[in-house]
Amino acid sequence: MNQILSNISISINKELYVKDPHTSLLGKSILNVAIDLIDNLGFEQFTFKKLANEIKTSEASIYRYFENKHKLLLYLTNCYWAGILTRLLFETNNIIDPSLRLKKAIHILTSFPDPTRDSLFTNEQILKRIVINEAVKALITKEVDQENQVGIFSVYKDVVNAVVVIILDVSPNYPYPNMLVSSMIEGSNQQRFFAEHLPRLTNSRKEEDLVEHFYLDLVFKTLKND
Amino acid sequence: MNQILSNISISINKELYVKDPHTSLLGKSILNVAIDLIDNLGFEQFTFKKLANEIKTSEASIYRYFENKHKLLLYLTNCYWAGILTRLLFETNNIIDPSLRLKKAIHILTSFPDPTRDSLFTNEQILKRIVINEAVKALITKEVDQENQVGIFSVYKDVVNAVVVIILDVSPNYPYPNMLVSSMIEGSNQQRFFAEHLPRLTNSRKEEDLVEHFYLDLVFKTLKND
DNA sequence: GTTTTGTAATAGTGTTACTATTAAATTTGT
DNA sequence: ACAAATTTAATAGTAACACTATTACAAAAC
Repeated sequence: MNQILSNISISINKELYVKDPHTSLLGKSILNVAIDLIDNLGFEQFTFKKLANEIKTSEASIYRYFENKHKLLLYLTNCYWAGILTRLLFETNNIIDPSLRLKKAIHILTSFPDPTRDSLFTNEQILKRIVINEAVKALITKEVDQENQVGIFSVYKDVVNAVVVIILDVSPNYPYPNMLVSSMIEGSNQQRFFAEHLPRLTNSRKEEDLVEHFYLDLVFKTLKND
Repeated sequence: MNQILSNISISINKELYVKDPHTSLLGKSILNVAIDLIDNLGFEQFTFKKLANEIKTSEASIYRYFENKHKLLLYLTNCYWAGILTRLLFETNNIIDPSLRLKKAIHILTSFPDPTRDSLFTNEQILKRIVINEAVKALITKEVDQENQVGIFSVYKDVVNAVVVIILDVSPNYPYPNMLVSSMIEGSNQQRFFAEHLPRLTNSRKEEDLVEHFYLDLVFKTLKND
């Protein structure tokens, strides 16, 4: 319960919190309960008051840790991307063939974490659901420039860059590696949302998840003819 | 000013408004001023109070036309997709070669409307900006299922479907046409957001827009080997 | 053992989304 | 043409929300 991200070395940007939630028990339960609450209620319905009630503390105490609920969501998504970056570096590290390395990267980015297997970090599946259902709202905002300037999205950009490097290993002359990677990351999450709610917009289904197949096919066909 | 969407035949879902804003002067200025205000302030900072002040009316009067600001945003994006669907049907209608038809469809969906040319409908460029910067927030919500059930997204789905049909004309055996189209539509908007705010996530630039090139390359390479 | 620092609660403020009610204007039926 | 029906829009609110100022209390440091 209170060991979220215990085994991840990538540090989280200090602009994201007022007080580091990992330094106290209250901070850790704020994170854990916030994850469940955002997952259940959705970000719009989620409030600091509800969160405070749930963990039997006050709204003001939560504001000691996070400036506002937007920053809390950014903190959680940062945890997720830090976990993914770690997995990406670990699991592609010892693969020599660039194509196989890319295949592995596509798997890590586009598949839904297997519930039967151990996750690299706690709450990976709930965090993935939050990234699918809520994270865009924390990214596509009017405040993006200020937040970007203080480095809030650097972990996310590192994830993209790590895969861009692999793509350029496979196809050094492909002109749009960054677009291919970022559209794959965002697209795979969105396709999974569509599969659940707007099935006519996708060919993937909850029962038959085709997201990874789609992107494997797409990426390798795109890079082959280059 | 008060002729938004004057020449579009596709009707807008009645669930989106309380009273049809096209039936009164106030309704029309609500639409026109709302477009500018959302574009300038962003959807989060946009309120009915600010809108009411701007057009010298009351908040309550706006609630006569729209249930809430979420529905108003959905109404505006629906206008945009109705316009795009019309353009799509008109401009691909008389092209016989399926590949050229697809090329035209990709252009309509992924390019930014040329300011020097006439737009098919009023406010096309501002609406496009709103779709890029705000529309995801109206789509990725907890209310999506209820809203989908009453047909609010049917115009958008029709746009996707129109292009799916073209893709299947080009490559009848391609297994993921819906995914390819919806990821292209959403992705092209997102890439343009990245180009402006998070350039490391894309290869496109504000000065050198590569979004259409990227998707032309991507789609045709993907369909060629099928 | 006193000072310093950290923790969290009380009690608030201003804003927002949204509603109930009513007056005035417009349209309709005859 | 004129009363009835309907539409339009303003006043005046409420409840919930995001967020803050202040202070009491506890733990740690010196």
